[in-house]
Formats: sequence, structure tokens, C-alpha cells
Amino acid sequence: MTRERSYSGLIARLKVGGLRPTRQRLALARLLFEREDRHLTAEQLHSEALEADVRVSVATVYNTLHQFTKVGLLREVVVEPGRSYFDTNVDDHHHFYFESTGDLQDIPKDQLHVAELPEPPGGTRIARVDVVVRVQDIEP
Amino acid sequence: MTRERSYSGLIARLKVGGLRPTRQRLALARLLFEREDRHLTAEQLHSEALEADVRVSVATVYNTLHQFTKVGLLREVVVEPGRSYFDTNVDDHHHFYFESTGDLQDIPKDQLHVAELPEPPGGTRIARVDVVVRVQDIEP
DNA sequence: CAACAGTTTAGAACTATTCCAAACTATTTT
DNA sequence: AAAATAGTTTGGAATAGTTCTAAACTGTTG
Ligand SMILES: [Mn+2]
Ligand SMILES: [Mn+2]
Ligand SMILES: [Zn+2]
Ligand SMILES: [Zn+2]
Repeated sequence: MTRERSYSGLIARLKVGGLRPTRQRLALARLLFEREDRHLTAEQLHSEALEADVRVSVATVYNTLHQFTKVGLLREVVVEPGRSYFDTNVDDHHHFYFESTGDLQDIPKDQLHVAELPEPPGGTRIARVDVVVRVQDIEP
Repeated sequence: MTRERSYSGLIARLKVGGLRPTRQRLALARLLFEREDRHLTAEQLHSEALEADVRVSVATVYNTLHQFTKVGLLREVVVEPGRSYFDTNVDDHHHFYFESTGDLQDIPKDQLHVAELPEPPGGTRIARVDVVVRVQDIEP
């Protein structure tokens, strides 16, 4: 029922964002949100969709990821050039980035504090603070 | 003389890294290090080189930036997908990122503290902690 | 100065992402 | 419930940043 509730809640959130609950969006939403928090690239999500027999184009995967991000269902995380990760955890938190595998792992916000943030220049305000803890294998 | 000293010091550092001080590398080094700290992309550096009548190919700009990074003269900073910045400041520090302009600005390490860093998983160690403070214009 | 290893280069190739315009579908209107 | 409308999907072309390639070139060493 948690599943059902979050799923119909999702339809509601799409509607609020002015997004129609189409076959493709709902299928992608299941893949994204019916598991624990995930960090995935567009390509990864597209592969998962194909494996799950959800026929959807790459263009639609990109469209959907960006639309979900705009509506606040996802968050975009950048840790390496040429590849965007989308994060199903939209709470305030940070990341471990494993350089050897390319994986991301959440660091809950109570486990890492950023102190003494300087004021941003006049006319601007802080949109977000991202901390990436880059981790590498010992003895590489 | 600060200039001269850092310049010949640079030749030395290249040699240590096993890099020959070629016409191209020295010209690019001037553009990179004879001013205050900078954050630039390969394309930007290439343009500056052409403007300064330094004939050098894009491939060489990329090669050089990566080699300088490996030798510790530069640091690579990733803040948005599809674009790498190279930072002439290799001291421990963090960044403001201005979303409207794409500019980066240093935050010296004594002006921002990361506390309570969790332990990385076994078999791994922290290579670097990057904090990006994303800033946007008020009234966009 | 020869010999060698390292370097540069133009252009092709590659990768992730975005764009396009036509076909399609959910929703609203009649 | 059919028609009209606006939003959505799609394959394929296009783009942008970066990397690769192999041939020509240059710095270093003996
Ligand atoms: Mn994006
Ligand atoms: Mn790189
Ligand atoms: Zn996360
Ligand atoms: Zn910097």
C-alpha cells in the first residue's frame, strides 16, 4: 500500500506540474520510484525500461527525466564530465562518489555539516550546496 | 621577478613530470599561470591561445591540460554536464558556481568547513572533498 | 649530428545529449 | 461520443565536447 499510495500520489504530482500521466511516464516512474533511492543515468534507465519490456525512446527518457527534475521528483547530480546522474532522493543530502565504479552513495545531511558558508555576492542567492566526497580504492 | 621565478620553476616542474618544455606547453603555461587564479575550459584556453597568436591545436590543448593536471599544476572541476573546467589554483579550496553565467569563484578553505565527514566504506579512502555552492540571480 | 623518444596535429571518431517535424494520445469541448 | 486541441512520443539527424589516430615534427641524448 505504500507502493500504491506513492504511485497515485505521483500521478497527482505530475498533474500539479502540468504533466499528463502517460503510459511512458508512468512506466518510467515505476522503475524510478518503486525501489529504494537510486542514482542513474538516462542510458541506464533506458536499458532498464527495455529489459522490463517498456518500449520507450531515448528522447522520451531524457524528456521525462528533465520534466521530473523540474517538478521536483528528481534531482540532477553532476560528478564527472559528460554524464548526468538523476537522483530519486530529493531530500537535502550529499554524496560519496566511487571513482573506480562510477557509483554514487547518499550521505544523509545529518552525517555531514557544512559550516561557515560565506555570503554569496550581492544580487545572488544560494540555490544549493553540493558536497561530493570522492573516494578511491586503496592500492589501485 | 615573481613572474620569472614561477616560469622557470614551471619548466622544472614539467621536467619532474617527465614533460618536455615545448613551445606549445610553455605558451599555454604562460596563459594559464601568468595571471591570477583562473577557471577555464579547454575551448576557452584554445581561443585565448589563438588570440595571442599562439598556434596550437585543440588536441594539444586537451593533452596539455590533462598532463598539467596529472603533474599537479592544475585541478579539474566538474560543475555541469558536458563541460570540464581546469583550475589554476591547486590549493585546497571550494567554489561558488554562478548558474547564470557559468563562472566559478574560489572559496578559500578557511572560509568554509566540512565537519563530521563519515568514514568511507572499507577498502577505500577519500581522495578529495568538493563543495560547490550553486548561486543564482535573485529575480531571475 | 644521428638516433630515439616524446610531441603535435588535422581530421575522423565517439559519446552523451538535444533537436526536429511528423505521428500519436490524453483531455477538453461541443 | 465525435471532434477539436494541446501536449507527448518518436526515429533519426544534429550538436557539442572530448578523445583517438597515425603521420609529421621536435627536443634530448650520446
Ligand atoms: Mn540537463
Ligand atoms: Mn578528463
Ligand atoms: Zn543521492
Ligand atoms: Zn578554484
